[in-house]
Amino acid sequence: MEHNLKEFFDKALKEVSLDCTVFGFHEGELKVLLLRWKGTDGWSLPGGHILLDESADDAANRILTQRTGLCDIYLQQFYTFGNVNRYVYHPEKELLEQLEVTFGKGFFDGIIFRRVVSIGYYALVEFAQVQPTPDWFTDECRWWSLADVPHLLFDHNEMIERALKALRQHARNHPIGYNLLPEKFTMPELQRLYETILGRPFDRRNFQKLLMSYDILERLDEKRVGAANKSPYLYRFVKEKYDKAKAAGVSFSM
Amino acid sequence: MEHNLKEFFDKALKEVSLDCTVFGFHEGELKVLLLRWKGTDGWSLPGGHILLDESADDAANRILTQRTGLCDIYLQQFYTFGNVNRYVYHPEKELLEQLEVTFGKGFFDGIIFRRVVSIGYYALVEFAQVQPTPDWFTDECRWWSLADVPHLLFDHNEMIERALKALRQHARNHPIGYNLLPEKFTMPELQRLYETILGRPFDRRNFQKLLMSYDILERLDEKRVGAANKSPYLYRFVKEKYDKAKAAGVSFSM
DNA sequence: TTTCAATGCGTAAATTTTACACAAAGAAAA
DNA sequence: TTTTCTTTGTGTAAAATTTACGCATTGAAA
Repeated sequence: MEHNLKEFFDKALKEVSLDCTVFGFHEGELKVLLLRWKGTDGWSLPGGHILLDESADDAANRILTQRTGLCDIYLQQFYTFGNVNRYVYHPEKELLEQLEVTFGKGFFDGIIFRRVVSIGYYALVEFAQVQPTPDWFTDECRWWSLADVPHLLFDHNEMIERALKALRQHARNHPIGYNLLPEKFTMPELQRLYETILGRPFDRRNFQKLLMSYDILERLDEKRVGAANKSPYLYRFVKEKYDKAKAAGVSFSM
Repeated sequence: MEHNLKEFFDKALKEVSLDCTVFGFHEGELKVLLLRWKGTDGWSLPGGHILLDESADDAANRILTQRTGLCDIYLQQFYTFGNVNRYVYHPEKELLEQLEVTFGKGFFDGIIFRRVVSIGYYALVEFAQVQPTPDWFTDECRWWSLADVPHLLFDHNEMIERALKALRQHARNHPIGYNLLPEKFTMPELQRLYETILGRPFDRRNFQKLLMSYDILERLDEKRVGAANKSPYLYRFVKEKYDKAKAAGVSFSM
């Protein structure tokens, strides 16, 4: 195993890594995908290194395909973390000891815990489509509600904070939802997504008016049935119009 | 010289570099600082490598202090360029030959023309305060009007494009001018800065109303004299209020 | 059959943004 | 000295956008 790792590193950039904040939306909450390091209770973001013949964007896609089972993931680079001690930092001494028990003392000093600059990406995925899959360092990969995210390894809490900020900034100037919602959804569901990301409530009549004014949604002749209330219409994004609006930019003026 | 370079590289990250688009404002135009490589007519952005005990931000500051003579420069990281061939690419074969004549054949293969990821920063500086200073690779450092920027080495034209986009985005959501204008300036001068950055004209009455509504400007009892017209008032930014507005964000709604 | 929570739909008020004109200053030209 | 020319300082009305808000209907659950 360690041998494989060394082989991999010979084909990869050593001083640069990347980490991804994968956002999903489920039951009215934003979730992020986290990995638990083998034999420890230390969690971190999915990430990895860039191969020598691979662009940073390709590497992020490759890594997330392995973690989620999806391909062509919506990815956005948002910040590069270049502090000196960002990778050396770890909150609890005991955790380092746990890691040393699992991976061997000194193992990380040469390979993981060196000075590394990390490129931060965030990804938007359809929650239900993801198959969370641990990597070689970890034995658990699962969703966490943004509100419940524990103290993470390295500077990964800061990464999530910045990723969320970048996502919010994006949501204020572009349509959002195509990558986070299933194909068909109701207007209240879309509204709840916006409310969750931007962190405040909207008037549902004004919300509907604004979203429809973007001319990116198509109302279907179907309704969502089963709930104890009036059945809401289903909508779907018209991809071409959505892409055009995203490229041109819209201002979410609420 | 080559010896010094190797010594430097032993104390620096080799697979990561950074490049800075330094914006200045002069005679109603945006300018960028460019360097001409020794013995060639190839131009590039100022940049360099990060020392092992130095953060990326510190490195950008150190490098720009050397190029401009300024300290505490306003710097904003905007994108990290991670394509495979970004550093190998060069537009003209003859230029590579020129470089090989000056620096020796094969010299760059091992040190400069390797796979490098580059962190992009833009800087905003007061044009008149800058002392353009070449570095070891270059024998000329000077301002270029944005419109006249030639075909640059590597992917540096793309970097300037992205930097400008990032600056525009910033200008739409934050006050701007403190770092680009001299201490005292007239309202028309400030307006011309906004028009130059955002690339379109504004009504001067509405512009003044909007900028004054930010409550970041103080009108002085002085006027700019000498021009063949009515003497305009001088203004200056009230630093504390400017900083507060920048942190909170304002929307430039014109 | 009744209840209850959520949906669908439209208008009026408030706020923000845009459009626009004329008198005064000051150097340059006559 | 006078005239010319360019640029500045200032306010209001119209248009557009954003916000606030109520009632009838649906459909499962009580």
